Amino acid sequence: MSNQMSVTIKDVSKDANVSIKTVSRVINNEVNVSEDTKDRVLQSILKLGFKPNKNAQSLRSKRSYMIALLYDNPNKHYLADIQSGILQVCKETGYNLVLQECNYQNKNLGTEIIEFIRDFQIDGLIVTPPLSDMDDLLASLDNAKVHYSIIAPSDKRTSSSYVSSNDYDATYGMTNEIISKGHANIGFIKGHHKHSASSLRYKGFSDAVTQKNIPINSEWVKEGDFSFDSGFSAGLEILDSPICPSVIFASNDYMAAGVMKAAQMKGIKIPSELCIIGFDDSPIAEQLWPSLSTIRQPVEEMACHAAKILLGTVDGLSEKTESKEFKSELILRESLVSLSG
Amino acid sequence: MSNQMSVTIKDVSKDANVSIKTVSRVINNEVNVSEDTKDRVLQSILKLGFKPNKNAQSLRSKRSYMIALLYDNPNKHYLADIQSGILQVCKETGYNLVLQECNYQNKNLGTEIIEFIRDFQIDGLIVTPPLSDMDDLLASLDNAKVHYSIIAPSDKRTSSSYVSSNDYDATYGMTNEIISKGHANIGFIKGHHKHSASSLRYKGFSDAVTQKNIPINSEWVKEGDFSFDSGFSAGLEILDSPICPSVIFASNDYMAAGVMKAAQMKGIKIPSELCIIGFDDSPIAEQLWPSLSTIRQPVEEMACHAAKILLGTVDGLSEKTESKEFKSELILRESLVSLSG
DNA sequence: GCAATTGCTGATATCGTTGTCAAAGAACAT
DNA sequence: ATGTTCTTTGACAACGATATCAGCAATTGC
Repeated sequence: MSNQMSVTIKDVSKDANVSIKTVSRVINNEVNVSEDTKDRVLQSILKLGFKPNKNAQSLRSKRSYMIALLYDNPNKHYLADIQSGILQVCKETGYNLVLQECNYQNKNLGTEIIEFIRDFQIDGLIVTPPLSDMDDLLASLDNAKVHYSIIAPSDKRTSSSYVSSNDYDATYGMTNEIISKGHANIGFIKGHHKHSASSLRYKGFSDAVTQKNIPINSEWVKEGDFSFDSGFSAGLEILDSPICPSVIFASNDYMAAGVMKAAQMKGIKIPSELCIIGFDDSPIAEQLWPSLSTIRQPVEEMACHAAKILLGTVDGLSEKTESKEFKSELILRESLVSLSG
Repeated sequence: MSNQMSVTIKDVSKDANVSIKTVSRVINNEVNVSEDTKDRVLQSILKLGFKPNKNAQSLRSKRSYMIALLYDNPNKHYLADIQSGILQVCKETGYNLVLQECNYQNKNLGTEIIEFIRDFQIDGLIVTPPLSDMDDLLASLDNAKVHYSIIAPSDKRTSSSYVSSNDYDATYGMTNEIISKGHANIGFIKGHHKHSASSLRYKGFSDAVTQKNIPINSEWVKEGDFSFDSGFSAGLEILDSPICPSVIFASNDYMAAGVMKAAQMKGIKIPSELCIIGFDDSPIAEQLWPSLSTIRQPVEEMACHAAKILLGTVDGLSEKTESKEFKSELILRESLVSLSG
């Protein structure tokens, strides 16, 4: 039953016949309020449709009830998944999410972010790759005593609040799967070197083949930047080699899609002549023909968890959520088959 | 030179030897401040690194310097483009963007949004499809005197602040392009009926063929919901017809990709046996093989413009930006060729 | 029985801005 | 010289919450 003019704490205090401070106590779940008065106040709040004014709260308590998401040019599906994961938690907790697009090459990034936080009294940050790999940025944040939680940190030991995925295990497992299908000529396309995930993914691959005594042909190993185009050109280069691999494993699905297009343009049949593996389980993996074998990380769930960790440290109340490593899942589809002949 | 503790308007007033009100006048660019004192105040502001506290400003002036983006389950690339368009303008103007995920089937949507606005003192909204097609929602917003600007409204006459695209002209033009390549058997996959763009796109198509006296075969016209899966099943159905069309025109790229996969699974050669057309110029259009002919709307630019319109009405100062219709562009790629034979 | 502690409550200051209104002085008209 | 208007300025209240601290009972300890 809210009216034209907004209801303030004063109106509630009058209605419940208590002081405004007591109403404030009830709102903030403080101790030392008798059950009796608490009930009375809650009734009045309900009756008048009172909602505390966020700006007044923020001004006085120095908290904005807003958290920010820091990102730099990510895969758009990834970004969208991250966002919805965070928004779920925000909805539950009454926080709000603001977006902050960054440029990792910006020399003043740390300073600008801290300014932004001060400016809007942002309560905490969620940092995504590749920003999560920038040690100096994280150091600035620590220094300014900013609360943050990291998605996919480069070094788990140094950071207390993070969610990560097992990139190494994932490519290691997928590589074994490939080998078990009889393949020994395997190409690999690395991701952007600024992402710590890139080296982890490559290491999982190279360790797996090395352990099976399969040599790595350096002509079949290229570095991309996670974009379709980079996968496409890397694919063309590899397929121009005198001998072609029977599998190309790309560090994400977009690059894998690039390889697929390169192969199709060259008239190479997939999967009979060339198998292709991706990473991320982006929608495109299922939409290509043949569909991509890939690795799925629970991105939305990870973001959800990251938000919970953050709000646990920001909002003293909630029970603390711990840092966590999430497990990936191998998704086997049409683009990977046993080696024939 | 900002310090640990934040600098307030009071510090500035002391430093410049004026009253706090005068500092406030300078901050807000009010008239009737002598050049002399204005300079002095600006100097002090610079010297002390003063930044007005947004929460205090919001509390007193009832403005939050935040705008919200309303959306419901859109294409993720579309959403990402919209966001970056808006963020550009936000960065320039010092506003911030908060996200509000909605569900168009929610009966209380209007009430909840208005509550959200009151709660956070949101200064304005940007409304995207299919929410922009909900007349009752827009009516509630009008009623509550909320500032908003619409992207792709269903009815341009009723809404004063909008950006739109020429969906009708776009499919009309593309259909003529198809016909000019000798095709007369054309299938069409409509979009979700809740989006006003769906009927506009279909009308552009049907008017174009009708004007050339080409009959529409109803077996070749299906309704999808803009998803890959819906395109895939619609494609399968159409391609199961006794006679197949030589072109299928889908109302977006995801559905077109679905058709392509359906055709490829059936061993139908693209584009020699079947041409496929999409809409939106999503990244996938270029990544498929053969690449999709499609229609590009300047989404990011449109969002940018929508934000400018909104902030023009919210922030009395800026020169007013007018509603505008943006033109689409036909993108011709490998998936459309002249009819052979 | 009296002091000390604990539980509950409210008066009032406070956060950092903008809004109201009045005053002082300059400029102009009579 | 006097009244009127305009420009520029500042003192102080107000926005709507939380923080501080003090007061009053009720309970506890000895």
